[in-house]
Amino acid sequence: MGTVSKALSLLGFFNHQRTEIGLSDLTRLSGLNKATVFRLMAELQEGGFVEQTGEGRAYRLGPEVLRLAALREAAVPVLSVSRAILDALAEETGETAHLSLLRGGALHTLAHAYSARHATRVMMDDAEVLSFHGTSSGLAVLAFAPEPFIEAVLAAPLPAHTAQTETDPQAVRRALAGVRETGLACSRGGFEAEVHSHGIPLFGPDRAVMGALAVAAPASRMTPEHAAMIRAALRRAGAEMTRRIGGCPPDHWPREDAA
Amino acid sequence: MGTVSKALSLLGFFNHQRTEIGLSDLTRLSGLNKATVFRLMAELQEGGFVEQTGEGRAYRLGPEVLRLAALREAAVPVLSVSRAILDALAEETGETAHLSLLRGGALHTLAHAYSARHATRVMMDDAEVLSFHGTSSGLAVLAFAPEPFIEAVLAAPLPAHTAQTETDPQAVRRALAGVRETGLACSRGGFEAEVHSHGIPLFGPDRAVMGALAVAAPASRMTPEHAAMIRAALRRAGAEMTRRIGGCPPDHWPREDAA
DNA sequence: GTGATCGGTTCATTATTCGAACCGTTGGTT
DNA sequence: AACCAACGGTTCGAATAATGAACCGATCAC
Repeated sequence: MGTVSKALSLLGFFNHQRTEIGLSDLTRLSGLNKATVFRLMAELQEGGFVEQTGEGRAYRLGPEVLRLAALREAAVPVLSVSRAILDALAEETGETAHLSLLRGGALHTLAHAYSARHATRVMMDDAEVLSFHGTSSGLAVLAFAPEPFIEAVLAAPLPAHTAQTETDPQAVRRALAGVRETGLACSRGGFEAEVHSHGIPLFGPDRAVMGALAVAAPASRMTPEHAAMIRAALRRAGAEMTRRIGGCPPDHWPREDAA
Repeated sequence: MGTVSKALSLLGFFNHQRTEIGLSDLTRLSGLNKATVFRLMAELQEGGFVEQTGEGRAYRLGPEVLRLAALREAAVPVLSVSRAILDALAEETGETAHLSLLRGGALHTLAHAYSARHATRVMMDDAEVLSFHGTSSGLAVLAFAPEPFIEAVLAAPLPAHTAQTETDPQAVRRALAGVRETGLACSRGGFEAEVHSHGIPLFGPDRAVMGALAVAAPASRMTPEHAAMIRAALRRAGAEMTRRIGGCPPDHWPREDAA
């Protein structure tokens, strides 16, 4: 592993639960030597990728990442495009809509939108990592991922996030086959209890799956009619989103029964 | 310069004019060896910080920066906080409002908001670099920056962006003294002709200046009454913004003539 | 066909990074 | 007040990883 990769991997330890990390913690988390971590962080700090908080000397992400994100958006406007689509999707379904993208073998949520229609709603955080077997987004992505990737995901132990989580690899495989047929994934309480979510995969210009759009609703609200409405809205939104990012579905995409 | 800094500096060559850069261009821009650039980019690519476009093999910024930006926002919500304030400021003044932050000795615009009131408006891009002597944001920041920093900025040649740009260091110093007294900076066509902008500095928790909020309007619309209204709105928005990011103005801040 | 340029690769040389041990400080315990 | 552990940060010889000139094959203009 090169020096640069080590430095970048340090940035990976930041998440919503851990927005600030001290030198010693970072050393333990990374398994690297303390002096190494210190030097790497010093360089990242110089570049503005991290900064140290006033009181404690803990590190947190720096302002430079905002600049880069703005430029990434200028080059590939996935986020700004998704914002409008997510808002419309949340409005139309009356539920929480969210976008997640595949990054380095993991699925990260990147944006979400709430509907004001109901007092109860599913709450979301950005930059969370989603489970492949326990969420509709995960199943949607996995169903259209390359076989070796599916293999790798299902070979690892599948944690049970709730009592409803399907943890049998064979059962997950059967579910994936269904997703491939319909183009839609569904999860009942597989990640959070009482949350029923529908997901649809998004495809890039190379026709490879790059993420998913999903609608999450309280299970109590999920009637067959509501689910049908959500699925129809999701199909439309997914097609729109894939189109807007210059993407293209694969050959075996079930276009015949689209909305 | 360490390896990590070199890698990070490569990311610095991306901007709005150049969202995609080929290997050879990057080699020329950086002055590094082609093999070195290739290796560094490969590591950045592995980390998801850059990716290669389908057709040409040029590099562009990758999705990982979006994830980091979302986390930075979770830790220090400057952008999301600013969004609401910028929108209100644009609405209230009927002009274009924008936020810029100090990063590595340069002032970068990071967010902006337009008003729908007028057909003519000043257009903005995010992630642009602002001139210190030619913009109201720059003057606002510089006025409250440490003396050595002012020294350094004024020691370098001051480019004339327009015929109206003040390029005499002594004249700029006099302007800064005025800004310190009023807490507000003003620029008439100093960066773009026919643009009249007002800026107010923002302060961090350490009481140091960290950026500026500004309102830019076509010079043709700038009557004394309009300017007074903008200044009042800007003072309110600036105080709110500094407060919301946990900041605090310095001792010599002119609080007496607020609003 | 020729030559220029592109992205990418090789490999011996060398400069940079690594890591155990070591500071000075801080904050909690006795 | 003495102690101790943990913190952020520093040092320096040993070891590893970065470097860059030369080299590919592909593409393209002429």
